Amino acid sequence: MKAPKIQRDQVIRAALDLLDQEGLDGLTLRKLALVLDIQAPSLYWHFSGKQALIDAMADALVMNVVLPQGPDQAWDSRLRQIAAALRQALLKHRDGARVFAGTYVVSDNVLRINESMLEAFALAGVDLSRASTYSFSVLYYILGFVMEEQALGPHGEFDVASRKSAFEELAKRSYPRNFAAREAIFSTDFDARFSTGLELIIAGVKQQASETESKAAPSLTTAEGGASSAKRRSARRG
Amino acid sequence: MKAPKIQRDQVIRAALDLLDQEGLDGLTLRKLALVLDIQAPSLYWHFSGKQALIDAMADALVMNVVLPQGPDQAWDSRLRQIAAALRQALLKHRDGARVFAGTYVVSDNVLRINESMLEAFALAGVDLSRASTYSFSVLYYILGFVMEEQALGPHGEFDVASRKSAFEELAKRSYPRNFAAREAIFSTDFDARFSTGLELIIAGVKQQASETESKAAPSLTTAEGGASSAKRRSARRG
DNA sequence: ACCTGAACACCGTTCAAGT
DNA sequence: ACCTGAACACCGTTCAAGT
Repeated sequence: MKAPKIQRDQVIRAALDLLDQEGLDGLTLRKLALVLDIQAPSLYWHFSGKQALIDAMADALVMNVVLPQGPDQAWDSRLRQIAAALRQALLKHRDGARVFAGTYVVSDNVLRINESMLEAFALAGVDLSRASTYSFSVLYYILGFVMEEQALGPHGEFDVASRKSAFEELAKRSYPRNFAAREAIFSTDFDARFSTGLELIIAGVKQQASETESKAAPSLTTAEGGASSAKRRSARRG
Repeated sequence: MKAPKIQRDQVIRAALDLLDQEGLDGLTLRKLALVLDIQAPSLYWHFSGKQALIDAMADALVMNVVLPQGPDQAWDSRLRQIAAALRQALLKHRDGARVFAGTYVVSDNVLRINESMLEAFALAGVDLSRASTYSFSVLYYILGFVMEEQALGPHGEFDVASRKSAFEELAKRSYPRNFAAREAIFSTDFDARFSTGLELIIAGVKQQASETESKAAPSLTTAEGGASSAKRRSARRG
């Protein structure tokens, strides 16, 4: 909390560089020490162990995630912005999603992002308890999605072509819907897929909000009504 | 594919037993060999490597997941059944979700489960391409949820109490919504939380289905209309 | 405050060889 | 077809000691 964080940050930066070169499985304290021109045990002065290092890397990954600021942005566009920014941050480093998923860090940056999601849900008219489980759902979605995106990517840990042919052989035999969906399942248009899944969640929030609302004011019937009235009351509350 | 799978299955069973005792991080080929009364290198006759073993374990985990069968069950209740069965299967063994998440297995059982989800979405009136990304979303949700559930559980890898107090200290200072939501965030009523998140997804499907439908038949306006009309055409299609 | 040297107790995997 | 013995090339971590 004091001043001399300069050394510690150097270690984290070097670790993220090494991560890009070697991947998470190749990230080793000995290799990291080599890069830093020190001996491996020296790292234990900076971090209590490898997991603490990885926790710090996870926090650094999401450090620069830009969150919505203005009070006049609708809740759904806020959510889209947060999700996109988080995904991009995870994509920025090889195995980023795996690094982040392995560690349930309670860090400044994690809470900062979560706060912004809770705000968005509040604007949508979702109560706080629901909002907190919703934000977990969004997080799970993003992590799961990007983990798979990175596993299939250029540095991915497995061979897409052989995987696809194994899938097709199995699906063709016994699982007609899987077979029919094979192109969609192996689509590499990740932007489109990410958006489709995110919109599913957003649609769910709208639907839930409209249900809650119609109990309070039963005259509003459509989901559209619920969503736009939530937007209407979006003034401020911080 | 022939007959002598008896030995291979013994290895997998022993591995799952060992997993329960040692956790995924403690699961070692040497320990497994000891339990089986053989030497570690012998395992390489049965599996090409540790990852192949874990893939087989992941498949075994979901082997007995019971899927909806009757033609007269509504799509949403199907989805709830699949999700609950999958969660229970992952919970059955220590670190089950981590085992499953680490491996993007293309196995019989995975496709079987996915086929059932695709069926459910088809009954909801979702086209196949969307359905395939929706089923991934559901999978990500379940995996993320259970991973956290198990990380916080009795064998969990970290201390909940110290985590909570770290959270509270940070949240109290700068993140009012996180602080206000602290009880919900650290709630251990996992059944309720799981259901809340799943219902969010189900609500999203309803909303999306009603939107798609209102393009085709603009007279139906409410989300309820979309959902129930989807149920109406739920005859059969296999 | 920061780092080293040496060691401990492990890993997954390979491979020639046994039966 | 199934297993062993011996070895290789690593790991994370501890700890007394140095500066």
